[in-house]
Amino acid sequence: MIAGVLIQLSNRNIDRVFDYNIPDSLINKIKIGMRVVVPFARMHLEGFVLEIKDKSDIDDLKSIESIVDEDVLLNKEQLELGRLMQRDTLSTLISCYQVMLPKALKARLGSSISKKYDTFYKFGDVKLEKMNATQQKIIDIIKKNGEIKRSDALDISSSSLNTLLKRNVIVPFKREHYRVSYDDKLVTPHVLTNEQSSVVNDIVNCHDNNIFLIYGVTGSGKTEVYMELIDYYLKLGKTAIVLVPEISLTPQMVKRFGDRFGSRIAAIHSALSEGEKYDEYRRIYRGEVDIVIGARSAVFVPLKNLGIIIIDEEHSDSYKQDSQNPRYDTLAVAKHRSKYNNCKIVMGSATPSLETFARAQKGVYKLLCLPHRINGKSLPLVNIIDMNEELKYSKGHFSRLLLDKIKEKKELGQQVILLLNRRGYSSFVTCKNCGYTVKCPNCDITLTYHKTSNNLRCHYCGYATKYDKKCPSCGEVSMSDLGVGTQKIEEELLSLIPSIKVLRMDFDTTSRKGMHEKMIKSFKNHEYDVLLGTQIVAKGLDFSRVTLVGVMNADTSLNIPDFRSSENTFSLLSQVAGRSGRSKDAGEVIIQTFNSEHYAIKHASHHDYLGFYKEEMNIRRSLKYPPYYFLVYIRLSSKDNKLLFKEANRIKNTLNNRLSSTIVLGPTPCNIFKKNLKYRYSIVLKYKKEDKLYPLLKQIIDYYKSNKNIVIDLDFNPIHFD
DNA sequence: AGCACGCCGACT
DNA sequence: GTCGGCGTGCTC
Repeated sequence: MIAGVLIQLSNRNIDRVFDYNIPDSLINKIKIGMRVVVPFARMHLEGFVLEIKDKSDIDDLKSIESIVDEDVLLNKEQLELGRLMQRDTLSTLISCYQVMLPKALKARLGSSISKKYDTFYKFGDVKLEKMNATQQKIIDIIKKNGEIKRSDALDISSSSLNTLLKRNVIVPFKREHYRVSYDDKLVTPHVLTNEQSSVVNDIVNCHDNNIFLIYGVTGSGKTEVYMELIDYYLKLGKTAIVLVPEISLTPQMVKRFGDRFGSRIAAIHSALSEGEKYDEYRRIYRGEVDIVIGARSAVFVPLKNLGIIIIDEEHSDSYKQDSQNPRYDTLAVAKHRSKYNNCKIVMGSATPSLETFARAQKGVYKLLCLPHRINGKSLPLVNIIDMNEELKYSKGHFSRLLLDKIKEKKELGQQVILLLNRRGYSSFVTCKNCGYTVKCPNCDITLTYHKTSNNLRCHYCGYATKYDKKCPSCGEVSMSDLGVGTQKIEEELLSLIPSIKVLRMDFDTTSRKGMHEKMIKSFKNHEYDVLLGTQIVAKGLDFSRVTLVGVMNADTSLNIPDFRSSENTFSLLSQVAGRSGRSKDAGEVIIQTFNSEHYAIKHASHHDYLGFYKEEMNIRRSLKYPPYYFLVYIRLSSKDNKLLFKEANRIKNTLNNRLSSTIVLGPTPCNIFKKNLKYRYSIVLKYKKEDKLYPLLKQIIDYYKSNKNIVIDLDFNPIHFD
């Protein structure tokens, strides 16, 4: 017999099946989806068995050396899913399979992460008539539970145990010990509101669509709806995946599901060690859990008989893998799994992405709404502060109103969240006097400052203009790059209100394991008056004493050179505003901005998603952006700048000549023009329908695949353009 | 990824 | 005359 093996090397030249003889000793053991070790060139490499057949076109085959795991690692659904991902992303097939597995299972030779075992005892062949009291105690426990754990029997004298062992009354066995544990003391679920239960009913009773969007305001109780839905599908004997953005996958979030479903859940998140992830993965793989909670990659877990996939905070950009191949979209993967399992996909958000909401409006997805907060309170009142005006009164970062309100809340014994919007990089220039930012006349996105050439460039279309310190709008010589850290804000606040207790939370202070958790706890305990942080404070946190949210600078995210900057700003402001007034006291929000008339800020201040959606859709239509057009980001890199520029233009010409309805932009030097000693150019494609596109791109990749001087990276439906 | 094969410059 | 540079190509 012969096995077709896919080698674990992500190289386009060897991303195909290689045939190997199956030695007699393995003939009954080898199955499709297993990991094996094979000789390849002069190496010993791991690979996946993708085919088992009786003949091969190749004459002198080498033989499989060994099996890595006792069982199949990729099941039939995953094997199929990998091929679909390869088709969607044009990545290597092996990278599509590797992304499905935890790191511990991706090692090149064997897995060094060991399993841990507990020792147990069960009845042996012999029954003993006479026993002492201690022995009887052991026997009784085994009678009751079928087994006894060695560590639970520590108070039992080992001589009694040894006697029973020696006479074969009991026999030892080992069982794996998992490093993560769940408590099975379950909490009674909340009674759903009418709104919530009608959403649940609409979903479970819908038979003409499998994909749903729950558009629900912050605090409308989406998580309860998810849990009720999961409960429903679990009772039908099915399983569930809950996807959340990595940033909101906190222990509290996991606890909420654990309180309701106990050890039926497994959670995979970045706070776990590789060993813990490996343990969680094995529990899933063995069918010991019914619910998996995790970030993006949890969409691949080998749960059988899927009933529902939940995608919480659907708008989050963390659902797109864009730093590494395969550059997949979680929703696209979920759709494949939905087809395979005939299961539901439920997305939820207070600020759905335009792509998703547009599809829901068209009826491609079924739209369901949760327009009210479960505490019955209305959404917080939002004040916009025009910082241009405010600069007349203070040179600092705090407006008079914000400062007064912070003092007031402190005196009332209530708490404040301050968001310092520091999204992205600060390589754009703004006028310190009037807030003006230079935009590209062709693309309506902020120009990026390039230090080397001292000019401002659009990295979509290549437009460039000289960097001038004189502001074109107000005439002041005050154009410069902006950048303030949380530390500076903290110092400023302490100098203004010396008695205030500020908890600073950003990537520097939360990077240590468990720190994030500890900080949330101490803020909840009211050890601090103010929680000051970056994006991290905007997501999902639920503090009942918070009645004021202040946004220090709403503009930063507005000025990122990205066509989604308005959408991201609207979403961030809406999410952070939702942190205010979640309990008995009404909340309020203060947004400080240099762009007080900007539609993203105005609509966010009125909690008007639909208003924002309509206005933004018009812009997207006129500028040919998603959801009206699809985008492809092609990044080309090389150590040889001249060669790269030549080849990039060749590719552009090929695309232009061979495609009829696709807009080809570029090649443009990338934002990070030189990275890892390699020069980078990008080409952006915009298209609505173009059947020839995938085959042509595949042809281009194939043409360059053995050229070590030019690297091509493709990103379909890109989020970041760098 | 690794390793061999292959065709052009400075040395025992 | 050879040793070795790394460009190109192959690995079942």
